[in-house]
Amino acid sequence: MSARYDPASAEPKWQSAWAEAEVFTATRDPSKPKYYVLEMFPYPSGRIHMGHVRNYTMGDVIARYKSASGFSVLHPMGWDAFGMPAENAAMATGGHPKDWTYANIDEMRGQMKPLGLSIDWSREFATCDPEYYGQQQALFLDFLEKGLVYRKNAVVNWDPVDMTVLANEQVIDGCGWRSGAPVERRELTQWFFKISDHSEELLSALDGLENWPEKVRTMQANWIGKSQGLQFSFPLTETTSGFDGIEVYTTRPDTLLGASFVGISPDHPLAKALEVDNPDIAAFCAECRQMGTSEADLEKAEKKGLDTGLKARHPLDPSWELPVWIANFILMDYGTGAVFACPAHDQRDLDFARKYGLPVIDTFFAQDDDTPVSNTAFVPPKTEKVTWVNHFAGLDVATGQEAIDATITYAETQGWGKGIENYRLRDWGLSRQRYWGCPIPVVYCDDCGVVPEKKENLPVSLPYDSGNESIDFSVPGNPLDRHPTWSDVPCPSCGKMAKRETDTMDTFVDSSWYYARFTAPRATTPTDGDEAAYWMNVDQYIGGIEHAILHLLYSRFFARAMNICGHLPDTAREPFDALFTQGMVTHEIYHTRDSNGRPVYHLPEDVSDGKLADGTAVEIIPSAKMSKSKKNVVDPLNIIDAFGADTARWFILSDSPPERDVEWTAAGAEAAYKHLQRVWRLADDVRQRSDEAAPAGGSEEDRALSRITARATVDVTAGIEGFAFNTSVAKLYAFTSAVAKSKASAAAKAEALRTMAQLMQPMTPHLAEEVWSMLGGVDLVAQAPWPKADPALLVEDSVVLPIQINGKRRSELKVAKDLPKDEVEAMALADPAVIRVLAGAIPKKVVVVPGRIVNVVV
RNA sequence: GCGGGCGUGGUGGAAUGGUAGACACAGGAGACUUAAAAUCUCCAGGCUUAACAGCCGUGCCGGUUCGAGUCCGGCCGCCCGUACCA
Repeated sequence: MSARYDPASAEPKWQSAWAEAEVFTATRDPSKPKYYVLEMFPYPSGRIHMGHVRNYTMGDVIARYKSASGFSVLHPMGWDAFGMPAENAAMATGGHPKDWTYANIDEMRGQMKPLGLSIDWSREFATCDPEYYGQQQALFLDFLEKGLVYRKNAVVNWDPVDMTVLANEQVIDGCGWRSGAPVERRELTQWFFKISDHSEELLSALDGLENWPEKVRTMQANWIGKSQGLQFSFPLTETTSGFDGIEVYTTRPDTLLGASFVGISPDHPLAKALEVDNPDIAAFCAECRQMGTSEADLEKAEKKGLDTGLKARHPLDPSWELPVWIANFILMDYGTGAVFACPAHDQRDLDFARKYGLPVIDTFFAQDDDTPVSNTAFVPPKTEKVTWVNHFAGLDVATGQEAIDATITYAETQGWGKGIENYRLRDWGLSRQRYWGCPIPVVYCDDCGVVPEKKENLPVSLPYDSGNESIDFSVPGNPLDRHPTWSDVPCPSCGKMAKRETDTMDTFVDSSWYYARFTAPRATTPTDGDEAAYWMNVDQYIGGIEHAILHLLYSRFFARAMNICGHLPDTAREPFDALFTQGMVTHEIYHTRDSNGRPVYHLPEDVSDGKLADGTAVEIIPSAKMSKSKKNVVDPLNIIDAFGADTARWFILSDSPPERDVEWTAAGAEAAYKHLQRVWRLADDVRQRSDEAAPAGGSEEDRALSRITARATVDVTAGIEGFAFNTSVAKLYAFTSAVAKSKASAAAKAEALRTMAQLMQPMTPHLAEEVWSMLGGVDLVAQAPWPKADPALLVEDSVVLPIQINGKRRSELKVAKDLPKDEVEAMALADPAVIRVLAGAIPKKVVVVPGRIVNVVV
């Protein structure tokens, strides 16, 4: 019986060896360059899933590779531990969010450690640790002092039955998820970070983020949404509720002569004033407010409007009166909350105008077409010239941009409008009416007003943390509001009894600075100057594309704000030097049907050959993101139990490029396991032959294997450097086959396999240690330097050139690598296949790209 | 709705603008074995052909180029985000 590699015994053995040698403890070493690799930390849901395995394996490949390449590596792990699910679990099961969260963390840490990740666990923290959120409160107070935080009114989703604020996620088809009641929009006074003050900086600094994916930079730039436009007022024909005009902002002032009506948001102050006395307007606004706050819902909802009866004068012609409408698609958050509508040149305005019978006025036509607009708006191109019907600034034929610029200049000269820069980015509302979050450290005093808590009183602990009596999760709403004593505190300023803020912070705040905290996780200030200066920035950040905008933008803002307050050096205003966004892990979905024809889902482990254990055939839906509800999940622990962590790691890195989705298949996992066994068998075989004498000076076979090893080293390294781990894996497959086929001596094969162990170490660290130790490697392969290929072994002296005729491959030519172009051309034209295909035709030209291709053009 | 991305054999995918399908999975044939498992070898995009070879082929339509999976424009489909899910 042949021996086999046994991951179940080998993996814990090597994990202990790493722990004993403290290989992964990050230490400040001034003699080495540093490298900080960070994966987006997990929410402690209770179980790790394959997405986590993928994320942390990728980070681990980088961390181990950089460590072998001579860097002092920081690779920490923590927990994004505040948030709604803990409160929901408490409501559902009667436990406490804190107990639930920490139990989950223990569970997940226990599931992660068997993966053999090169993490410095001594730096671990959870954002719900009072030591962490207390420092976050200190940051908040510093931000407050620097004017980076303020209070204002903002709308939330309100469940009128449960009497509670709902997250967008908790609004299903416009109704509360528990009560089923239609939600309403309600205004509350809330805390905001002044991120909009930094719009320009957050935008322009994107240019410097060269190692971020282009798509993420584009998305952030569009989100910030800088625009150039005209702000001006439509005077009302008569002053109404104190309003004598309606201020609008437009990016297309060139279409002003196509104005057909003035539209205001249902949340516009004028609309609110009008609804007091007008039941129709009140009813319409109420209907508009019977809806969640999510932008996607608002924009996708049917467009509705109501004529207020008010009239506004066109700024270019006081005798031209436009109706004033309230329309549900106008957002109060953007611009001034009011627009002028130009149906001829904006599709949404056109649909609205057709629905309500409002006029459609063309102000220009495409140059080669003067057809009036019917049901498709002619959207003005900014760069192409168009023919104007009648442009007030005297334009006849001009591009949209020229017309916009001329219009703004004209308006400014005439004194009725002003060209301004506008940003779509809104300030970041951080108040949450929930228990399981970081308390906002302010007190409301009847005499002193809003008073910041004193830093020496931090952390402002949640009741459960501070030993206060328990709180009540049996009913919806914020338990901190209902707590009998927690909010009763002396005013930090005058000492009189006052009320503590009961809102907690958005969990995005927690994740906006954890990367900085990892550099000094036990410091008694948010960061430590020396540690931050050494370890920041994060050299490589890795996470899902779903965080492309909010988390990453908030983190960028926070790094700036922390810099302003002296918590981060100037060099760390952009916290992430390089970003990589990974794809999801997917799996086929299996289901049968119940008596009503509705799908009943089944776990992959319960399905084999398309059948359940009882023989029932399942329907198969193509691969989709793993989700508990569809049961298309594979528990990483089951894979580790069956095959070991290296198999899970190897498979998850194989096949799919890291930025794309990877489909988990049982067959693929088995194949990965087989390959690792094969590598081990090769090493075992060589070990048994280790006393064979090596030929003096090496045989030709030995030299060939050296060249193969050098080529593999270069290719695998390139794959890791280029975040193309799947190609590194493919090269390692080929390398393995080459070693297996090679007739080289045992000594030469041992040499090749030791290099293979080094190359595999970032991906399959346990097997790599096993092979390394079997073949006489010194110490741990985790501590061995990255292999270097001898350039002399990489030189190829001849090359195969494909010969194309008119771009179609017809033959090929093996030539010396540096053969002159004209000789290559002559050989190509003398090629029998070329002569046959040409059939006497005279080539017009011959393109020779040295070392690549020959193309004969006829 | 808006912003961004992706689309290549039966499947996952490879390919500095230069031989499309490397490397794998599933499949087929064979070796070894009493047998199975394990392992090893070979075949394999589609169509035509006895073979040589030829034609077609990277979601669809068009363009740039000696040459396009790759670049540009327009569509279709799917995915991510859309500010209180994390």
